[in-house]
Amino acid sequence: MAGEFEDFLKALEAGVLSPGGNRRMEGANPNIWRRIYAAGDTIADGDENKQAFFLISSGWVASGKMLTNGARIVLDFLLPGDVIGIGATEWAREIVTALSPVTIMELPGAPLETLLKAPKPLSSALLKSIARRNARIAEHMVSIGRRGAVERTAHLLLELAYRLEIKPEKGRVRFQCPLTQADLADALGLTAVHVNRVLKELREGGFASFRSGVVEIQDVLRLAEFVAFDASYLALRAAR
Amino acid sequence: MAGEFEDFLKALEAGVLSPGGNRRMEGANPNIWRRIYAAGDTIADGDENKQAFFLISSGWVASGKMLTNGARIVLDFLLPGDVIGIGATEWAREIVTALSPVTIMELPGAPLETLLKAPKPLSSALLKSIARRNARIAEHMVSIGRRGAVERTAHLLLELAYRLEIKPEKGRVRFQCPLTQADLADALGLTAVHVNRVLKELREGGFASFRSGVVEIQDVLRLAEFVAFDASYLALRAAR
DNA sequence: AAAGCGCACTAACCTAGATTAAGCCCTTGT
DNA sequence: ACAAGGGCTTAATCTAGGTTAGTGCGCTTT
Repeated sequence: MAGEFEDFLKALEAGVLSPGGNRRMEGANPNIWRRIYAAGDTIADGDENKQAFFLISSGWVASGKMLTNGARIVLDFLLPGDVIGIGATEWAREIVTALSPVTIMELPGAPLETLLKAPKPLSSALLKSIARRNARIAEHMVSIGRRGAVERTAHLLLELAYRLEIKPEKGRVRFQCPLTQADLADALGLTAVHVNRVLKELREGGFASFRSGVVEIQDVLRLAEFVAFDASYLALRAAR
Repeated sequence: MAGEFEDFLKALEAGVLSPGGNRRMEGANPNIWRRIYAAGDTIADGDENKQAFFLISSGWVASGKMLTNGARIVLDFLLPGDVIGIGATEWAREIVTALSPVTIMELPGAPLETLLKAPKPLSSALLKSIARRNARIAEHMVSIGRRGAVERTAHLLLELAYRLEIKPEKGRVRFQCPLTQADLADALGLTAVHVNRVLKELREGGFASFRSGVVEIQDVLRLAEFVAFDASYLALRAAR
């Protein structure tokens, strides 16, 4: 993610694009602006006319949809370095919310236009990020559609660990995670109650624990094998 | 879709891009080539190095993923005028298969490159198509994650009817549909057996029938209301 | 014409996960 | 200091959908 993020910064600094609006300035380059949100804030909802590309620079974000009956489903979690923009707020009526304190870099304007007008390195980076998001969502669909609750939950924890690039210490991985069990439920297509049960199972089976905001996976490889987790959908392959 | 398709054709005819490879030629313009597949053929699988944008010009196509245990899930159905390319075969390891006899227009090469090099009207059309596909997939996730089997199934039938632009005759809609119950199951995250049960229910409830390749919805509006179907995710909004 | 196969259909039974309904611990606000 | 609310936890019960195990029909193939 880190390298990725740097690419975006360079693309922005070099770029024609200067994000406008009333934002807080940060850093040396006057073209780099950030927007800051608190946990729970809505960053974008489908109705709004505020179209933009969002580049997450710190914090956790969820993109999802609300149903008429009050239920919610989370399509994807966005971590630092990730981008959201095409087909998110506009057509899909997605709702983007901050799960923790978040800073976001915003490229205002219709994403389509941005993409077409942007200098090549930027649009290329944006497209790659979109493609990666698509891959995550495809895998997410597999989870919800065809995996059991335990497998599904473990899969998500593994995905997060990989995306955060946590390096295992003798097989063990630990990271902060601001998600509530309700968030997990909405992402996994389960009930919060059942998520709790599953978490208990994973804990008692010695696979992974999630307590007071910290995820701990005892043995990444064992768990990965157990739930048939294949991280290749997360990585950019060299040849592209 | 029809208008959409014309846009693509115009973009192609005007364009720098001339699809290469050993394809059958059709039509007056020597730059327009088509590839033809029979029902059941694999159009693209993740492993292949044959990257391309695919524009469906006739027939039904499914894009999905195969699991190691042999299960399959269908991410999205592609109908004439639809495009597939970004994040599909490359990262997501999706598998694209023909559900009926299909003709496809192919823009070979890495989709990212294509998009960035293509003349503006073409890349714009491609991006819109991608955004629309994303919106469909988001809605699909809602179905699988939070809707009951009947609601989910009816929702899919309605989506197909809308996308095919079938005009209702006094509320009733009829169209040919090459899907098997197993295809439906893989798209809905259900079992073929259960799909059968659901179809029976819809039939006996007087909502919709699907028999020998023909879908018939008795009263589109009633069914749409019944399952809270909101077609807006399928349409391009004017302001974009 | 028989065999084989893919697809639709059904019934009997079973389990994963939903629902309901508590109780508990913290944090936040008054 | 108390109340209120959000989040976690658990147990008891219920049900939607999965599993298994068929049947029958209409094709291709030989």
